[in-house]
Amino acid sequence: MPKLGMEPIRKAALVNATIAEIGRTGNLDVTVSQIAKRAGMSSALAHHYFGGKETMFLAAMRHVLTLYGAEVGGALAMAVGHEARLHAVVRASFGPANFRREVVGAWLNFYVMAQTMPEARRLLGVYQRRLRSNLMHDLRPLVGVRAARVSETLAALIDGVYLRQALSPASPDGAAAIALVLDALTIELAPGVAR
Amino acid sequence: MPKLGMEPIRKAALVNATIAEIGRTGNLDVTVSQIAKRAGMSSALAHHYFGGKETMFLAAMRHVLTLYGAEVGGALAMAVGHEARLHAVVRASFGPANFRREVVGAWLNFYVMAQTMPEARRLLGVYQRRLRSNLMHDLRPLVGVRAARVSETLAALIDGVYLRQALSPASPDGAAAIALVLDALTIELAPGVAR
DNA sequence: TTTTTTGTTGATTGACGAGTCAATTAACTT
DNA sequence: AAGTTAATTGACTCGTCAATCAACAAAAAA
Repeated sequence: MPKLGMEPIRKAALVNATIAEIGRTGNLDVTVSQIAKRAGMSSALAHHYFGGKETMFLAAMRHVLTLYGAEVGGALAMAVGHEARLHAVVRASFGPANFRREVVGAWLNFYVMAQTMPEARRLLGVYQRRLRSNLMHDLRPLVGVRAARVSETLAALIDGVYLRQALSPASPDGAAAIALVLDALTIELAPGVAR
Repeated sequence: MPKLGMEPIRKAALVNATIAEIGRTGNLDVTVSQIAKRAGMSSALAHHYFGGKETMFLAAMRHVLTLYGAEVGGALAMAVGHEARLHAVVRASFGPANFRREVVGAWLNFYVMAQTMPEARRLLGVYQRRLRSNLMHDLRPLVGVRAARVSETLAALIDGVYLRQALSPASPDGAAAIALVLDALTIELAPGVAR
């Protein structure tokens, strides 16, 4: 039965199963057996490949963060102009790949992980700094010194929309989220506001 | 030894200990024994008074929500004028009573609880509706039809600032948070923006 | 062919934690 | 004084789960 070169396949399956299970239960009380079962293998094999539960959680987190980064990067690559690039970041943040029930649920729990696991905190820190950097880069030419303030506001707004989605019984509505955030952005960019 | 009328005292002590322990560990992996120990009693007594761990969590949540509601209510009572009332809500949200490390940590975990426990979801729903109602009441006279959109934005912004605080290693800076949100509010209220 | 490496799992271990219970102490009542 | 009720806990049960292990299967290497 043993086919060779299973490792990457099994690891990927486990990572996906981890995200799915966290999203399904909504918390971190997910057993290795549940994850392994969903990934179609025994719990012992999960331990064999990842060494422990914590490592699995971190791998899942890294995966979500990577997907998010790729989505943003792709959108940025074909956006021209500062405002268009800002829109691209927002749209990628609520794109169908990221703004899904299970991913939103997982994201919420990443924040909980970060309270305890230094590596999780580090990963979220990287995400936050990159988001801030992306926003600042295109805000500075548009609003000057207000860039820092505005990017902080936008980042909090994006996180807040995610958080509220985690509580909502309705399935994520990316379009509405994008409209909300872009609206706020537009107002921040309105000419009279430069102060 | 048994003094009479202990029940309310012990319950209050347990509620505070629950919040403190959740805030300390940053997650819900808190044992009844830990809570009971911090509250200065045996775990059996905690079970005696609350019946179970879940009930204790819900009581802690209700307490935090009640404190928050009282803070907002008090601030609203002595604010005159629509804009002043909006400011009052924001200031109360980040007042020193609510915007504390342990409370922020607890708050984050209430969102996690809401994923699983219907009563927790209900409680958070009440909080969200009351906040929305408070904001709408004073936004409508100021921005008309945009009130719904603006109140949704403000609510998400407030929640987002809380969420980001949970990750920050620095201790909560209420003044900075208030400044950020009030700034966003001011811009939303700026005359030219009515559209 | 034999050996080694990789994949795989059922069974087991060891720890921990929620909830229960029986028993004890002290205060109130009559 | 006797009886009832509230407060309190140590010890115990029962379940769960992460992690480990021993053993087996198949492919690759020698």
